[in-house]
Amino acid sequence: MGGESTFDLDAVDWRILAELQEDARVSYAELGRRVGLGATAATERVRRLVDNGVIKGFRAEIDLERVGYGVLAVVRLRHPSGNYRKLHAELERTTEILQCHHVTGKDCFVLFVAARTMRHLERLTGRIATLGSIATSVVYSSPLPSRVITAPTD
Amino acid sequence: MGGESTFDLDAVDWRILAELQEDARVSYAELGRRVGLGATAATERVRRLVDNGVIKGFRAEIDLERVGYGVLAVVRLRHPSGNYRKLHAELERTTEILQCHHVTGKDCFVLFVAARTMRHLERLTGRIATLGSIATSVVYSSPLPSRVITAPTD
DNA sequence: ACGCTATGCCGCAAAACCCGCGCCGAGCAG
DNA sequence: CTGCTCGGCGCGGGTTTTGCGGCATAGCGT
Repeated sequence: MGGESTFDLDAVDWRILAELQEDARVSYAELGRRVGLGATAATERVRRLVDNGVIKGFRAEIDLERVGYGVLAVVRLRHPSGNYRKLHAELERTTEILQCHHVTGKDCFVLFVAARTMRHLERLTGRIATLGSIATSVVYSSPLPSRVITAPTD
Repeated sequence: MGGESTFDLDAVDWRILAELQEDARVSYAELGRRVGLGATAATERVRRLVDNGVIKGFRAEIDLERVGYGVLAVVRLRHPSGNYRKLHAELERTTEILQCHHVTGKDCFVLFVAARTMRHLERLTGRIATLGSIATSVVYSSPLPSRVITAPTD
C-alpha cells in the first residue's frame, strides 16, 4: 500500500477527476448526477481515488497577485552536489519558495518563488544564491497557468 | 471589478485560506469552527474571497504517477518572437503541457510537460521544438511539489 | 448448469449541512 | 441621541451526507 504503482481508472473515474479538478467543492449528489451515478456510488468512487493516492488532496487555488505577491520568478539553481541539508533548511524556512524540483542537466534544481516586489525578490534570490550559482527568470505572464489532467490518449 | 489590484485580508481570512488550501472540501460549519466563526459568517467570508478573485477556484490535486504519467519535465523554449499563434495552438492541442509561463531572459517560455514514458516525452518535445530551440530537463523528484501560500511576513 | 463470492450500485432513514431570512451589537457620523 | 452600516448570529426548511441492507452482474471452481 502507498507505493508508486499506477492505478486503473475507467471512463467514469476520469470524468469524476475532470469534475473535481474544475470544482473540488461540488456536492457528491451533484457529482453523481453529472457522471451518471447515485450519490452513494459517487462518494465511494471518490473515497477509493483518495485512498489509492490518485487524488492527493483538494486545494483552494489562490491568486498570488491579489494577496500581495505581485512578482513570480523561476529560479534555476546549480547546487554543489552533496549537502542537501542546507537546501532543505532553506526550503523549510522560506515560505516564498512555492515549488522545488530536482532535475537533470546542469541546472540541478528549478524553484518557483513568489515575491511582493522586485526588492523582495532580490533579497530572496540573494539568500538562495548562497547555495550555488543561480539564474533567475521573472514571469511576465502565464498563458497556461495550469491544466486539468486528462486520460492519456494513445 | 475584476482587475488586478490587491485585496485586504485580515488574520481570519488568512486562516481560512490556509484551511482551504489544506482541504478545500471542508464544510462551512467545520471551517467556521476551526477559525472561530459561525457557519454563516464563514460562508460569507469565503464567498467574498471568491467574488474578489482571491480564491481562483477549488481543485482536486492528481498524482501524475498514479494515473500513468510517470515522466515530468521542464522544457525551456526559446521562441522566435512574433507568432504567438503557433504556440497558442500547440498549447491548446497538447494536453500533456501542464503549465506555460512567459519569462524574461533568453529562455522565453518555461513549460511543464507530463509524459507516460521517455518515448512519449521524446515525441512531445519533438513537436515543441518546431516552435524554437528548446532545453529539456527531466524531473527526478520534487522536494517541494507545492506549498500553501501564507501572509507576507514583513 | 449450479452454487458461491465479490463487486459495484441503489434505496432508505437519521444526522449534518446549506442557505436565505431577520435580528443584534459595535462603530461612527451628524 | 438618532440613524446608519457592517459583520456576525440564530433559526427553519430543503438538501446533502453517511452508514446499512439489498440487488444485479461477473467471475470461478466443481
